[in-house]
Amino acid sequence: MEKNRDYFEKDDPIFLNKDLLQISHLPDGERIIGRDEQLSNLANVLRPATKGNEPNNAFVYGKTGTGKSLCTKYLSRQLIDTAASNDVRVGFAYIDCLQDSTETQVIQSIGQVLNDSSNTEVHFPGSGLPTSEYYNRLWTVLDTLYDVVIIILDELDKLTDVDNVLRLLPAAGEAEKIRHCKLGVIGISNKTRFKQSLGDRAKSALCDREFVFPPYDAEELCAILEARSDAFKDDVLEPEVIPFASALAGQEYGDARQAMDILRFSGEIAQEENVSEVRESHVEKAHHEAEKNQLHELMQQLTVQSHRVLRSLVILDQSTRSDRPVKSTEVYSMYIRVSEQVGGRVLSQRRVRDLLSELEFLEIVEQRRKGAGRGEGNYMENHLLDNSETVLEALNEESDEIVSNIQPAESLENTNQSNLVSKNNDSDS
DNA sequence: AATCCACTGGAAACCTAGGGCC
DNA sequence: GGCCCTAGGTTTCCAGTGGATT
Repeated sequence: MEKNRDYFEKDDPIFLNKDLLQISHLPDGERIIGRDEQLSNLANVLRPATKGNEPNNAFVYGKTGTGKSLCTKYLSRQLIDTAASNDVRVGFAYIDCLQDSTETQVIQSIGQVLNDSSNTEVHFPGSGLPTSEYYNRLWTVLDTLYDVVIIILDELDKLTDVDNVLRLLPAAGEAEKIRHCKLGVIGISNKTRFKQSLGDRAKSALCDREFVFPPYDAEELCAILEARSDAFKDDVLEPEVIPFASALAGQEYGDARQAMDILRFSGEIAQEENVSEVRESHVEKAHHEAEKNQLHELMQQLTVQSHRVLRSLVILDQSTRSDRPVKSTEVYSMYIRVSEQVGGRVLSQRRVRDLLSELEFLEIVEQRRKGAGRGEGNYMENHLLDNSETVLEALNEESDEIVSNIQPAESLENTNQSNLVSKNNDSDS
């Protein structure tokens, strides 16, 4: 590690090892703070695997930045080592369902991660096979190479065929799909209400052991940042910086990721200002930067068309003086104008409705269905959960489409006109 | 409490890209 | 190379719905 020191950072007056402030950085055991209870609970679930016995399944939930992924990954690595000393071959597949969002993709990814084609003579093509064939190949790999396998499905709520996956995977042993290998599944989600949408069998497979990761309080956030403060050079951090950053992150969700972002950005801002201490004023600026960064990361998952829909909503939001929510039909007619300006495909109204409810799921937009009264039908209200300026900034960073100055054509009080616009477009298409 | 209608969201049909198999 | 299959994204279709007004 020492050899890899980046020589370009030699003159850096602020950071010693910035990597410590990356969320992906997996710290040593003593640096996981405030999660002793969760760690030992999870360890109990996995313990049978160290002796080659069947581990339990579990369901983990908690908001973003509460250490869910960190703890499960950390334990899985430890498990592999412990088991290896008992001559038990443990495999561990961490799947982010954000990237692999369908049943086939998930099974294929698990296969690719665990497979060693030189020993199994099995391979996992990116597509072209029926789903059942992916399963069959996976069973072969498991039985050939492993005694126990732990599968971690992160962001489980993003998976479209959750019920199927959770029905087939944990039951593989019972159904005699695999004869030798034992299988444990850990599902991770940040949506509490997600559990209710699961089918009965999936629920019973996973949810009899469930663990909640509560948000960190400001004190714990403080300790977390302290533990990583050697990312900075000595005496760079003014004493009030870490408590202040923790307080800012704590007052929202208790999100450790955000706390670390704030601290890292604080250092970067100090760097840009060419000063050699990080001060409270830097933290304040960094806070805004961190919020934007989180939105920005959310938006990276979205398609170009989703960006356009969101942009349409932002334009409408900014042009209304009050907090008046925006109807889906208004969003659609704005979307059409945005699309006309930037060119490319124009999606149907139905599809745009789906994209809007996707934005709701990601907690970028809030939706509420309303009735307009006798003979007036009903409609969906949309409004942005974050400040529209911040969303726009993040949107502009993410997409290179330039949209200039669209004002809503109809006067804001006269919503009938917007209905007319959408009607015309309906009959066009 | 009954009414009314534009909008909603579920379901099915359709389209395209990508890959396996012979 | 040609045929066949599937996944994933989109459109088309339509029964159901919300709630102010009658």
